[in-house]
Amino acid sequence: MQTKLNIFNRNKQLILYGISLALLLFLLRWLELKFIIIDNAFEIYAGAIAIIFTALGIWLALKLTKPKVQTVIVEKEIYINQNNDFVLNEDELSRLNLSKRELEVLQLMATGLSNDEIAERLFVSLNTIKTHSSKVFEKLDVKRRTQAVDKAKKLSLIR
Amino acid sequence: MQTKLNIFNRNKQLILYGISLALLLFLLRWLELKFIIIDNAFEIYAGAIAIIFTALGIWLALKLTKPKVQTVIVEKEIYINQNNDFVLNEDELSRLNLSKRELEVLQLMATGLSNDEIAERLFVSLNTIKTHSSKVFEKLDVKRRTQAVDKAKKLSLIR
DNA sequence: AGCAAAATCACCCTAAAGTATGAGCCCATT
DNA sequence: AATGGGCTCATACTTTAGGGTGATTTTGCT
Repeated sequence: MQTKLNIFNRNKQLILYGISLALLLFLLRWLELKFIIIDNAFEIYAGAIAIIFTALGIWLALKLTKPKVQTVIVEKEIYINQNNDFVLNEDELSRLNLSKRELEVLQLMATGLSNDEIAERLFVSLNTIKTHSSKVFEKLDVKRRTQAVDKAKKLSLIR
Repeated sequence: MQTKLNIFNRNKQLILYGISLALLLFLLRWLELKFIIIDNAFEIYAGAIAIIFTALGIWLALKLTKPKVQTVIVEKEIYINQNNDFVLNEDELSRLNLSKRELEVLQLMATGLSNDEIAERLFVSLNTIKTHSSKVFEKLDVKRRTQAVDKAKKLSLIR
């Protein structure tokens, strides 16, 4: 039904371009007939045509080029019933590139331990835990431990 | 140091375009001189030039313009464990004597919000939230917000 | 109306958390 | 032998959390 119209619309620029080309040629011919145009001014003609149609080409290209597609990934939360059976989301884990130690710290964080307590528990210094937790926050793209815990639980990184 | 080279590189296409235009004109002139080209074949010239330079224009535009970007949003599914069958432990709640507001603060805490953010969310001052959270910690018998969240979840005070 | 609990807020102070940066050590891979 | 990642630790600094205290205002209840 609308096929013809579509074809016209799609090739609108192309058709207009053809028409303009024809018109321009007629115009030139008419000018040639009406006024005295010196023969050796041919280069001027050619140059003018070249410039005009270069511009046309540029315009055409800009109009007709399809934009490149840039994919933006948006996280969509899907809720699942999963009560007792905790399964570690290994895909997510490897995607986030969390190290063993970082995950360990995250787990202890989730139980409500302070950095000091975690440090004691793991027999390392407080500064070490701070470094780990900072990296965890970075990787999880969060700002606080509470956020980290919340997100990690939602992602099934910890139970 | 590399400024000159840069200028050349940047305008490479432009320069090449100019050169090609000049060459083409020379070529046409040469053809005109060498062979018998009928006068009224002017339109053919013009057409040829038009086509060639349209192509050149298109090519130029494609080369020089930054690619248009079109953002396409792709949803990525993230699986979240959630107990649909969450039942608030009212016994525990009344036993602990948590007020409405305190529970509210606790819930927001669990989502990883800072006191400041909670204050904004509830349209009250930071100090108020501090007071509330302190009372929550007291009543839950914990020392930190992370502990409070953990305990509250275990007690089914929050989901 | 009067009372108690709840909610609000302030100020001051300390503790803990978090950021930034740099560095050393160990281990596996190239 | 070199490279890189993971783990460790330090120092210095900023921000946020939390404790203590007191005060005012709302609100629900008798």
